[in-house]
Amino acid sequence: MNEKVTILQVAERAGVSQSAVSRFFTPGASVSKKTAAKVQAAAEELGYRPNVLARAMASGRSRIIGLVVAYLGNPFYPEALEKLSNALQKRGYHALVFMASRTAGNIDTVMQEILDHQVDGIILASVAMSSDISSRCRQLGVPAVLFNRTQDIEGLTAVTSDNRAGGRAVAEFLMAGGHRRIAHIAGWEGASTQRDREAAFRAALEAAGQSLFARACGQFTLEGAAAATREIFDVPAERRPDAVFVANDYMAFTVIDVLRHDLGLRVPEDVSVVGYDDVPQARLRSYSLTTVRQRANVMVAETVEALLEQIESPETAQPRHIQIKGPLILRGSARIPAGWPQKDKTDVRL
Amino acid sequence: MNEKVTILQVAERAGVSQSAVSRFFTPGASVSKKTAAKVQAAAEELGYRPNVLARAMASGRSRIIGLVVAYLGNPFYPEALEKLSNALQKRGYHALVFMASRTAGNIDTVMQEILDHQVDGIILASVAMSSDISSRCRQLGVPAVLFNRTQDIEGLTAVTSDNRAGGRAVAEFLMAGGHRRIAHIAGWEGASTQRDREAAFRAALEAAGQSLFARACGQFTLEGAAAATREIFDVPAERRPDAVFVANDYMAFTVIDVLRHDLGLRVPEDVSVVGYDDVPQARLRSYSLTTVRQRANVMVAETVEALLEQIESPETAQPRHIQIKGPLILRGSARIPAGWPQKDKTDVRL
DNA sequence: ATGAAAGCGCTAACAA
DNA sequence: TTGTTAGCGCTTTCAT
Repeated sequence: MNEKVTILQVAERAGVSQSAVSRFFTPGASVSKKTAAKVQAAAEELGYRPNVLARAMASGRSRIIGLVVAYLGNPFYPEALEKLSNALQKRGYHALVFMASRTAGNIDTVMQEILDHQVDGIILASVAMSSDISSRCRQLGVPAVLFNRTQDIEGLTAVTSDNRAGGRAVAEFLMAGGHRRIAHIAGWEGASTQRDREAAFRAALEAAGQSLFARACGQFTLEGAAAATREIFDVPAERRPDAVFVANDYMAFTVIDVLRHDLGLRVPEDVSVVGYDDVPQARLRSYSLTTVRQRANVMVAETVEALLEQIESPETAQPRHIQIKGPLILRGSARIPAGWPQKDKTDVRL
Repeated sequence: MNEKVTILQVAERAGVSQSAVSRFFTPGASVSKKTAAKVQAAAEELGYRPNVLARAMASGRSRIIGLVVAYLGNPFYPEALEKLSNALQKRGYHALVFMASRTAGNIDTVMQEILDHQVDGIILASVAMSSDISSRCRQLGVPAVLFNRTQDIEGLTAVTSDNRAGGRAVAEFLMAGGHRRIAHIAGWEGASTQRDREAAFRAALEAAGQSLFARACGQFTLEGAAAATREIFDVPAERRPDAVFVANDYMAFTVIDVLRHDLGLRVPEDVSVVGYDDVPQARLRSYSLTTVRQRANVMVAETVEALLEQIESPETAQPRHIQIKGPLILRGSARIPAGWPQKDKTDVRL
């Protein structure tokens, strides 16, 4: 039971060279059956395991991906994080997590730390990146991809849902339901997802001769959402919206609560509420939230795909913006227009 | 803008030795002001940053903590993960995340991978560990601490809430509220948290001359919780419980939904429901869940403290089981006994 | 306080 | 297919 077994000890015991052992542990190597057997035996007897760090140093590839996440309060992100981590593990990579929350210094500091770790790639979940850090990545040859954010920076791949299509779909659905006083509770102005959803939402409204009836900003927080709801809805009935599109599900739950419990309004009879994300909790019967699904599985798969492509064949990989379309999931929080296509059968009740 | 600047180039440019540069970048080092200035200038001009990997190799300390998490669906874990990661970052460490979900192979495989990464320590969140892997950690000198799980393995520090006190408090609260048919919806039988909560809960019931009126297992999943609820409550009124203690909040939400929407029961008028964890969503007005708070902040702080103590002073550190007491948070899902101490003032409404 | 030199454990030419 | 030989970029004695 040695404390640490090195490749050298295995080589010695197996009666072969150090390189032979190294080759044995390298997937696409060339070792004779005989050598392989000897090495395997020796390694097992000694309980040898290759040192990942040393391997990374020597090869220049750490098989570690820096994963920056801003905030795990919104249930969409834990879900994404779990899937992301799983997908990476399946490809032989691991996620080194960096929280970019306000407490942990700004994003540039965090990025510097990540780069110090010699990661093979970076995934930025819901985080925007400065253009000089971006160029620092390029010059160091570290690929980065944005998850659920876009940015007009040269050479950055981004994966999002089709936010414009989503925003438009919500507008059309709400208008088809006969709503004529449609409001929007936005998230944080700086978020590209937010911007795109709202832009398309308003455009669709205007294309139909309507316009946004009211608007407030919820900051993607529960407190913010509650305040925004009161701001918009705590007014005389004749100035009250009959529908609201909330920038994400996380806020939408609180919006519904305030509507029902503080303002005494019925959802969807008095107000239709539509969210965005389709987080697992949207199915909860007390909310039964109508929402646009962000297909986390697909988004994650594309993110990992794009990143590994850049890592493994940097020449051919092209930066692009991948947009994943997702359906509007009809549940009980918004009035369903007569004759509207039926609800998704896969949406099991609990 | 070189692709990679090494310590050697800095040394050369500064006109000092490699070691001088190394010392400059080592917190508690001894460098003269003059040398420091030269090194700093050279480093800045070259855009030099120490290579964390190389440093880890040479020093034998990676400043990386392996963090194993099983499942991020239950909102308690994202919260804990965020805080854990932040706390580590603050101390100069980072979390390398390993998902131990069913898809990712068993825990032993995962542990082996972690160990391969030369981590300085390991945190197992909600995961049990085999005793031979545990001993492998010891022999490699890698400290590990269990978060929200205990295990009777020599030398393992564990941090949990005071599950026994919590279980007892719920029983006493429910009995004081006049409930005489108290049920329990358990999680997964293998979880130590579950076991402790239930044991103390039953003991308190029995100490007062009652006994568990009904019991079912929800497996810590939403589907399981729904099924368990129907099993216990979808019976003639005279055999129906008047209160239920659910093993965690995550399941409790679904329990309430099934009670209300499928079985037409009122909460808390017909059935009182109490959860465990006090996840952020417990405040949501549609549930307003009475629950035992697990003080994630404190648990995290203790976990990190215990782990770093083991890392930084292995001699003096003693394995122990740290139990964090948490209050019962009174909200609306359970009948409050007359004269019961007032509700926590810090529990702001949304 | 500083520099020289010996590794840390492994990979990757290169030669055989 | 195998072994030899340089490193990878840094820390850390040990002299000076």
